[in-house]
Amino acid sequence: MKLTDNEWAVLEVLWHGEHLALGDVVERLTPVTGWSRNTVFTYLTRMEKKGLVSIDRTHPKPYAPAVRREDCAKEERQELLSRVYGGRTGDLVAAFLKETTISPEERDQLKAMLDEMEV
Amino acid sequence: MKLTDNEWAVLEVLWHGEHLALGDVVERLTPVTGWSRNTVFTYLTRMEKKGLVSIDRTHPKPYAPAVRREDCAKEERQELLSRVYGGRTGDLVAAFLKETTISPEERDQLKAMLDEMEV
DNA sequence: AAAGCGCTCCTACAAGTGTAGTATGATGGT
DNA sequence: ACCATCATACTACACTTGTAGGAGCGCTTT
Repeated sequence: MKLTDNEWAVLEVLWHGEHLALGDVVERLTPVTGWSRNTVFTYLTRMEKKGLVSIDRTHPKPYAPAVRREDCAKEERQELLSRVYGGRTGDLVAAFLKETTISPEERDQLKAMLDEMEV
Repeated sequence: MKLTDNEWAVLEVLWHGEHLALGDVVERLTPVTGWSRNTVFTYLTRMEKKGLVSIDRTHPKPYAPAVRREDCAKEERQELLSRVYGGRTGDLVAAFLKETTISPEERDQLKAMLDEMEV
């Protein structure tokens, strides 16, 4: 299940709270996207059909995510890893490290992780 | 410039050789995609319009990539990093490391990279 | 009860993507 | 010189995505 940018934006809002009413979603989404209420609604219903959003029509606040953020994140990672790096995690991680500065604490954490992998 | 899976497949072929004739592209692409020759052609011309492919119509082997693989890879990385991890490289790298096993050599290389960042 | 407001549903439409057919021109082998 | 094949161009069509308008329904507020 591959998400578009806009679908991420919608889910990002849903992942944040419990159940939401349409108004809540609109309120949190339009500052980011500038969409009309109806556009938000269309996204929600289309995404329900795709199994990304759950709409409980008996609930006063019917809207909730139907997928977990971590699962989506994982797919995005896999996608990048296999498409661009042919599964070579080392190369990928190296590329990320090369283009960023990370804090010393993070660096130590990562080093700790690498040490733990050492078996 | 965001690429679809299919556009990646096309570029992957073009990145591999120098200039290619249509037949060459078809030959290398259909085992992967199963497309008809015309579909390949349509992709190439559409991608030319988008600036992804260069077609030199005077050349006997007119087809070449118009973007560099590393640039595309970088965009994919940025996309993932900002969309999913809000720019926190440490988290992203940690997630990748957690779900893969890498060889001891790679691990050492990564540790070396981290050490070099230590200033 | 009427007016207004938010919610839901249905509909629409343009742009982009996936996939290919047809027609026409160029080329190479015999 | 001719037929087969390749290359190019143009066209088509369904599906998805981005973006919204309008209609009807129920609740609330006066």
